[in-house]
Amino acid sequence: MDGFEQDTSLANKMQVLESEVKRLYQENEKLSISLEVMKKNCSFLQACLQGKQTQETSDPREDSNKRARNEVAKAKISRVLTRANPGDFRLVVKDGYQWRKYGQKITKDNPSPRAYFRCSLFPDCPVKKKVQRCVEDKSILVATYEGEHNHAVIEAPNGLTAFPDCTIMAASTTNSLSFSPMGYSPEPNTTLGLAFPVREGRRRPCHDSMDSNIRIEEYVASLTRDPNFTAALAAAVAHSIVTLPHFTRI
DNA sequence: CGGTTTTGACCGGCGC
DNA sequence: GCGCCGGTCAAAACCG
Repeated sequence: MDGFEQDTSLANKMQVLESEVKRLYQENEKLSISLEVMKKNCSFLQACLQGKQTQETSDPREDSNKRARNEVAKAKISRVLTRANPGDFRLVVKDGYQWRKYGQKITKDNPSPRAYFRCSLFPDCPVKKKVQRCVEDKSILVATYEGEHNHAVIEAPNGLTAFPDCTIMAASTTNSLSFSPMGYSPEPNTTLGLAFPVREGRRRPCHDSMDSNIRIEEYVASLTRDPNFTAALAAAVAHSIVTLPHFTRI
């Protein structure tokens, strides 16, 4: 091998290394963003499960309006955070129930519109749902549930209860919050290495085939009821991001 | 054709 | 009383 060949070989290697460094840098940048989002979500979840989290949309006017209007309804308010796909602009939070949208508003504190839903399974069902994108992270949908369904959760065709398919539900008690660590990944149905069903299009029933995903969600839902879960989750998330290069992408 | 979504209008509570 | 704001209504449009 003469000097020229060595030079070109080195140059090629340098090019490969350069592109690899560039790729790693970009990857690191994405992961840093993911880490920040996950950190925020973890601390949020931790605070919620410790009972320290109060209503985050702390517009005093809104709160006082709600108080004045419906004390009873406020006693049964729960919130769900769901990560939506970046290209999906619909305000749809799949939770196993069928909802009919009856209004949409732009609110003062958030440029994203807020959608209002009622349960469409039973006309007399008092439960209402508000869905709005998070101010800080528009990929996160914040669903606020008011009241409780006066009917059973719909049943999946395979006999399993249709648990919410995109969220990890905490107990739906007063001001409780739920959390969905839906990391967006290039594979549309892959989240944190688990396959969650993603349904597209309008008016498709929320209780179609859920198979093994329901068991996964049951398991994860049981974890969220564990008081020690949040600390373990935070540690696991940090560990996964550091050790698994394709853990989650933004 | 029936159920759902869209969207402008309307209502009621609150602060000034 | 007035204006602001969130929530709801309802007619038209849309869709399977």
